[in-house]
Amino acid sequence: MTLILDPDEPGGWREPAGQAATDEAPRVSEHLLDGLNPQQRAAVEYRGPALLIVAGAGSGKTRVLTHRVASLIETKEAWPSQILAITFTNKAAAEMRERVEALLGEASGGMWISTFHSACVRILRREAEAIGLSKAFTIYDSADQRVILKRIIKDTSADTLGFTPAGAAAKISKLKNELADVESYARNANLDDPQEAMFLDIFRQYTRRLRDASALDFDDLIAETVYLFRAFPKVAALYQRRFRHILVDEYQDTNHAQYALIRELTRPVEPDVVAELETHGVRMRVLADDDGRIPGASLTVVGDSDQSIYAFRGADIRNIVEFERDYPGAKVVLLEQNYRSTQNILSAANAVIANNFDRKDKKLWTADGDGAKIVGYTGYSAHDEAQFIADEIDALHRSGVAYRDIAVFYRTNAQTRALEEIFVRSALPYRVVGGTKFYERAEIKDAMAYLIAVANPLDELALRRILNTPKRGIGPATETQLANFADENGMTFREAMRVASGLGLGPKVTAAITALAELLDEAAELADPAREGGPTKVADVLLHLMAGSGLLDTLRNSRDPQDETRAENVEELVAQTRDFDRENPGATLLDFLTQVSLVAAADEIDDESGTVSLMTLHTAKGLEYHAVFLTGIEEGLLPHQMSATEPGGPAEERRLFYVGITRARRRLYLSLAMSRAQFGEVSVAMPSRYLQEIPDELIDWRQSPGDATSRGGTRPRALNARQSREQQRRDRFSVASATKAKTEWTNRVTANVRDNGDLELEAGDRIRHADFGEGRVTQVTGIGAKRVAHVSFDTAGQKKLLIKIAPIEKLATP
DNA sequence: AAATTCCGTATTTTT
DNA sequence: TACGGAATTT
Repeated sequence: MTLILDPDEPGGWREPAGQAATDEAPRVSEHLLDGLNPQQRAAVEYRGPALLIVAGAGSGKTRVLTHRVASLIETKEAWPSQILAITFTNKAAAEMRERVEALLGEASGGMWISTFHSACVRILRREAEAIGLSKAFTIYDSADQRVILKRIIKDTSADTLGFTPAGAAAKISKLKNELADVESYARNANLDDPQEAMFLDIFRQYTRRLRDASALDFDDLIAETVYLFRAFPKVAALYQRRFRHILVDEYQDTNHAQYALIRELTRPVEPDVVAELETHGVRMRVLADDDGRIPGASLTVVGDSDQSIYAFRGADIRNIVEFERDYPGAKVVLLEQNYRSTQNILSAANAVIANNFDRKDKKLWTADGDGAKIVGYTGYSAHDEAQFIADEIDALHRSGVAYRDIAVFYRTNAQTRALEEIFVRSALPYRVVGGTKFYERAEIKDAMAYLIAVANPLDELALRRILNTPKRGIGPATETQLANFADENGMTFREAMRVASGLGLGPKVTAAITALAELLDEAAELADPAREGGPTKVADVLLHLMAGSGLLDTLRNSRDPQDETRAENVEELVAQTRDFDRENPGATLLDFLTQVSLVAAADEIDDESGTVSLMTLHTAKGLEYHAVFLTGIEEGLLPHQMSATEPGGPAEERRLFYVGITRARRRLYLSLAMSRAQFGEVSVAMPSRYLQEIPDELIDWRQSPGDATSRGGTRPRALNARQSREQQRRDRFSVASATKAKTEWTNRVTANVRDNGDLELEAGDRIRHADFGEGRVTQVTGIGAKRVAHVSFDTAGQKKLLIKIAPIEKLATP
């Protein structure tokens, strides 16, 4: 086996100064401890093999982590290259690097700060050959996974046994997160059960197809790295030697595979391995103790079991609960003081989470005061709820809160629809974070498949995707013939394409296949990292492919009006590759593909943007905003219907609610709707059980669930029972206004967008709005399709309306 | 092989 | 509703 010397250390080993110089822990300088509370200080200063920081929401853990890393470097206990910090998103990683560098006042190159997945890709690309994998392996996302599973299920008629691509994918993912592979599953499976036998077949075929394509799915990235380390102790030793300080954030959301990876990385290097690597020219002994062994790296984990929300993807809360058992002698530091939210918000959070049994009691507190009350609102429909949110955001904005300091959270992505409709009408600048992502659009996947096919010629999935995109007259029959030919002759699909002329296909089809194969070969030459003068820029490779394939032109010249947008999207992709080339000089096509595969939803957030952020509660983890709107707090949505049957489901949903609440710094809004359109039809929604868990006096109900239902009589008993006398009086009093509100607000907002064309409006004009009644235009801003009328309505107050689509008509000119 | 139409089913959360 | 897949036509 050939050992690769760590390329990050071109100068060979550097003596870690200070470490051996004295027995005492070096003093951490005052500027790194300034302004920290005693617990935070302890977490920064502690030195030992293992440290668990139990960090409540908003307790300054990022600060503690960055100061801890900076202190290790400043005291020369560690070189930057000896530090590995695992964060939850790439954005958090970038932020951490920046903050460490700001503290040290110097660049800290060589530090690995990244997500689990990015770190594993980096290791796997470097060591790919050891496990018989191409360096250029493709990373398959869940959509790719689905395509493959769909084919397998179809081929094997597994659907007759009730298998679906989604179901099989979930099961495979679960197994991989437990570090099970086909062999170990086969050993434990009961093959007399046709279900299990069939699943084993699916699992085996799936594994083979990925291997044949030199592709890994998300779960493989972690699992394969663990296998690599276990199978090749000498390879593992290179990383065990290198990383002396490992820090893991959001430890409560690690799954078993990630846990195992950390265990492997913190293992000591045994004397025989030390000795052998030394003979290979790797400097190991400098780090070895008297017995000739390199002690395990020091491990710091940060987490909060109350914020564990990823059990569905294998996160195991035991990793944090049993940390002290796994790492004997571990020091535990508790951070409970909150520096983010008002006491009212924290009291609500504490009250909610206290209902989860089986947890260590922990109470967040702040020295900052109560702050404003939480605002509650019950809408009649999702649109009504959205309108309330839009109005409140507008009010907040007027009072000086920047749009980027405001976020709207929801449980499911489907909830964005109503919010977006209203936000567009209200001319609120917003951005949906995550959700249907840019890279998931068909035309972008097509263009990306060209790049993937160039980077990894073994990837049959990518090849098949572009084989007839754009249309070249290569249908399924031809595709099957090619695949069979490749199979029979022991060649890859790509090689079969190159020799297509020998297949006896029609001249037109043959020419199309050969042309595509040549185009890909040309592009591969351009993108070759070993190319004289360096590889061609990613943008130029993509442009070459687009020009050669005609993909972009086909979209541009299409009669289908939607293709215009698709062409623009592809052009946007080209622009993104240009940005990538500019920001990452010398980076390869593979680097680009990796980066695209591993972007997390939260990575897309632009702190400088002037927009309100919309995202799921899961995406919101780790973020904070001045004002937070938690929407759809209804039974069936939060807790979600699907969670009811899962063991531990309702408790996890409660934690999700808790995470949402604790994102808010100063203002928190809880809203729900009494009816929600589910799949076509409208159904009645009930307030979430979690709402009752918040003490009445913390919430100022603008329209309580009682108000909203008093007419229909479907008022939930549970909420009713807990209402204060004052609340009840208010309810009785507000029947009239609720009735009025109903006529005023009933969901008359139509789903189809109207077009007012070139309706001309100017200040002073009188208009009539379908929902808001009559009003006077006070101002017109914006241009073209984005012209906005500021209207002072006679009864509904101030609104901003997008002139092009608002349901308005012009009355008389004064 | 491509375009069109119709029907059935699906919706939790994500790297 | 909206999307994907199958059947049907061009």
